[in-house]
Amino acid sequence: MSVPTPPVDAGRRFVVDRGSPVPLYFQVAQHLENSINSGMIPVGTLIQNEVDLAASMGLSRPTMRRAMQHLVDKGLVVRRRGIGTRVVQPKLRRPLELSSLYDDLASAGRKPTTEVLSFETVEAHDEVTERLDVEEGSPVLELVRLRSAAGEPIAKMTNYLPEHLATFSEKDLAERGLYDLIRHQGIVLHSATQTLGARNATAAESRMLDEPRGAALITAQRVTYDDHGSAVEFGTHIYASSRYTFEVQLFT
Amino acid sequence: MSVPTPPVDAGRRFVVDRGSPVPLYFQVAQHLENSINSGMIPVGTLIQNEVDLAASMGLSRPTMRRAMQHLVDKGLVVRRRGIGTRVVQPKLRRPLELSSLYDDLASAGRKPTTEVLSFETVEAHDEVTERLDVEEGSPVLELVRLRSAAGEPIAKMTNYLPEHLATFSEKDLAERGLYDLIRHQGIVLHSATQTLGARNATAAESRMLDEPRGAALITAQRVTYDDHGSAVEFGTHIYASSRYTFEVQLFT
DNA sequence: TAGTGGTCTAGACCACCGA
DNA sequence: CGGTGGTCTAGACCACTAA
Repeated sequence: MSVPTPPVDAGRRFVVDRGSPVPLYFQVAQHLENSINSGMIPVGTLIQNEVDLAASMGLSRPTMRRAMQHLVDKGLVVRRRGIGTRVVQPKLRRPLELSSLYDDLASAGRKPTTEVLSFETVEAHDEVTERLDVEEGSPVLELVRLRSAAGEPIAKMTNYLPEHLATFSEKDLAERGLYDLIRHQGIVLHSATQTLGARNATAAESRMLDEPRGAALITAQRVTYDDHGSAVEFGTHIYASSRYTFEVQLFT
Repeated sequence: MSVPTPPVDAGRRFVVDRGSPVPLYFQVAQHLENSINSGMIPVGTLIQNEVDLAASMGLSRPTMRRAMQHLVDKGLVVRRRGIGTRVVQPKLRRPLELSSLYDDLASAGRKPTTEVLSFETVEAHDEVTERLDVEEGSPVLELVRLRSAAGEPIAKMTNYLPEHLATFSEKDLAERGLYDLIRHQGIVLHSATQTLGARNATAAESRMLDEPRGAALITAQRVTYDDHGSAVEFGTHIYASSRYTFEVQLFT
């Protein structure tokens, strides 16, 4: 249970860099986030009130509020009128981010490998047409990959991209995540909608994913959008449920 | 593809209620959201610039900006410096909300029914202890429910709550969603972490959910937190994958 | 009553975009 | 170049909480 703790001075010796192109509120938010993650501001403590904190950093209150709101959105702190700002249990952290399976595995220290099973331009039909919002029959890049970690197969992934985004090679794809390759074209990813379900594996899928016959697979269909609202990628994937689960964070 | 469209006057004849306890920025955001959803502001159009819009409603620019940011967070519009604010394709909308299966089904017009299979106080052990952050052996309410829609079984849900939250009856539970009952105790739900996976149904589960033997089920484990950061509920659920999928929205 | 965060205002300067 | 959104300031008043 949360024990009342005296407020901590979270702004000690921190000075913003006014010459930096990084917004002040973001510099502050990042500083506080580091302080929390490193344990310098322990979980459960009250953070110094925003007015004093702003003053101690030589910032206006609105700027400090914006930094605080950033931490609230990330689930690092909760604020209550009349009470203060408290660092919350790490359990409800886990930011919701648009990351790729490749990055997830890499950051978890499990060595992801990718086998590119197919890399070709096809004509868009049916669901691909609809999801990517392209003309029927227009060329799209079809990718099929088998993603493994620590030598064990995790997922078979099928992706479709509008052809104008196909500026990378099969070799690039084997070495890096798809999102990485898309982002390096100057495209700013904005959001994605994903539908998760389950079904039984076919015989071929069982073999490919090294699962028993008829094993339960997780299915995922994802459409990713850039910051213009255009679809940049549609994928339909299957995951070996014995070796992978999805973590999702929901907010009110 | 998005066709350039002249900016629309989104604030015509709208006046905020300054006597209302509802914040002005929220009134404005809601008004704009309604205008977009009703089609009064068509998808793809540019919205009048924020300075003029603020003036036309008699508000300051920061207040208008806050309303706009609300719409950005909801994925309704995208803003670009030097360009303007554009209503995006409805595909990438679908807000991410902390809703219950009951509410989801009800709002989709499918009549949800609940059969309470178990409603009793038990001692907390193992995973329940850990997830709810309560003492080993302390009393918790254990609920087992079978949720159906349109006469077909959808999910078997097992939930655990700290006993002090058990202020409702078995009858209440059969008629309303669990979140509803929790919220009506004055508890403000804040966030939840959910882990989604899949596994094959046991014989008993197949019968209960009216699925074939060994059918693939979606599994979900969810911990819900209030705005103090305390866990209020832990649930472990199975869903008939032939009749249910999860939609998830991800942001950068 | 004193202290907290929540809301709102009226300005200012800047970076970026399209014509 | 003019127009857009992005950032920042220095105040103000309010609602809520605790003691």
